[in-house]
Amino acid sequence: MTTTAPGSSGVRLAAETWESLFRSQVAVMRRLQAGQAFKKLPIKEYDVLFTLSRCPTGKLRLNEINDHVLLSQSSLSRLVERLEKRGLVERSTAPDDGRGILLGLTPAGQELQKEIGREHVRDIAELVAPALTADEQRELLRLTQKLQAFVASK
Amino acid sequence: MTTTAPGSSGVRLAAETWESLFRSQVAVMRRLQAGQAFKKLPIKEYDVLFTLSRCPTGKLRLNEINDHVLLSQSSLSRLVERLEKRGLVERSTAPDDGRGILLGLTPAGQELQKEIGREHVRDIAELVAPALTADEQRELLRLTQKLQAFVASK
DNA sequence: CAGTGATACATGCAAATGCATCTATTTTGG
DNA sequence: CCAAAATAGATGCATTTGCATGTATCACTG
Repeated sequence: MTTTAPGSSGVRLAAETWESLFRSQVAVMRRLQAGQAFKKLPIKEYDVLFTLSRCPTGKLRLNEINDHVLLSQSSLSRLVERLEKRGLVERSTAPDDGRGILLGLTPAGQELQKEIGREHVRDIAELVAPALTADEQRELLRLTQKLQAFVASK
Repeated sequence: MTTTAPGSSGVRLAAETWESLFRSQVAVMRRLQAGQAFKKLPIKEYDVLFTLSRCPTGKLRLNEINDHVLLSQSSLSRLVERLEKRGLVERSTAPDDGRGILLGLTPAGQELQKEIGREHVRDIAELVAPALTADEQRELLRLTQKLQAFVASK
């Protein structure tokens, strides 16, 4: 068994852990956002293109995307509206649910996603790879996946 | 030495690690934001009160706070304006730098921070503590601190 | 299968945010 | 010591965001 410091019952550790996870995310995100890549498209909009590009079928429901992103439903609706106006995504009605909207990348959207993605991945690698060993990165990956899985299942 | 998978030279691992860190942060933040505690004060505004409460001197410069938070300088300036209007913080001119502003909590601000903080810490513990063992939390804490330190030093 | 509630997304509107710029102060270099 | 550049923070203004609500479709229940 793992003992905790007397009187804190693990609450303090959890709080410190979250605080550190959050601040590290802020620090990294700040740098990434400043990258040249996001002069072309805000990072939140890029994230939607990226999410679509990762999806096997190439199309996702708006509410599925919403789970991935820290935006209200209405903000995502408008963000997608902007992407559509720029010709980067296409809405289509979901075949099995008349209420739903399926979102997919246009060829221009795919192109822009790849273009920004290349730069973005370089920036990430420059920031993360020298900070942690490969083993540490794998462990961080595992722990954050585990945390995410627990939160999603709750 | 730790070898990387052929052809990916660590770039892929770094990207996956960041992606997972980011998504886990989104998932946890989404839950925390929805907590009862943040009906009283938006989480971003609470974060400023919290940051001030942690500071030994009790006062911080606006630009120091800005480093901690994912907001532009002007947005922070206005956020602080709102906190001031609600009587939660006080601006004072920095003694050693006529351009600077020192920000401190008022008694009401301290009170509200503690009140929200208690609830918030409970929510964090409910979300994080059951997801990871204490050892895993300590390791996640260590890795995110290391990442943050590297980014800050760059 | 009608009626009630839930879900998916859109929209009006007020508030928050960021960019560009402004003022004031400090720092630097000659 | 002075002029030029840098830094801290505030502010005008356009864009983005979220809350509340609206509309349409789906699911459940008796």
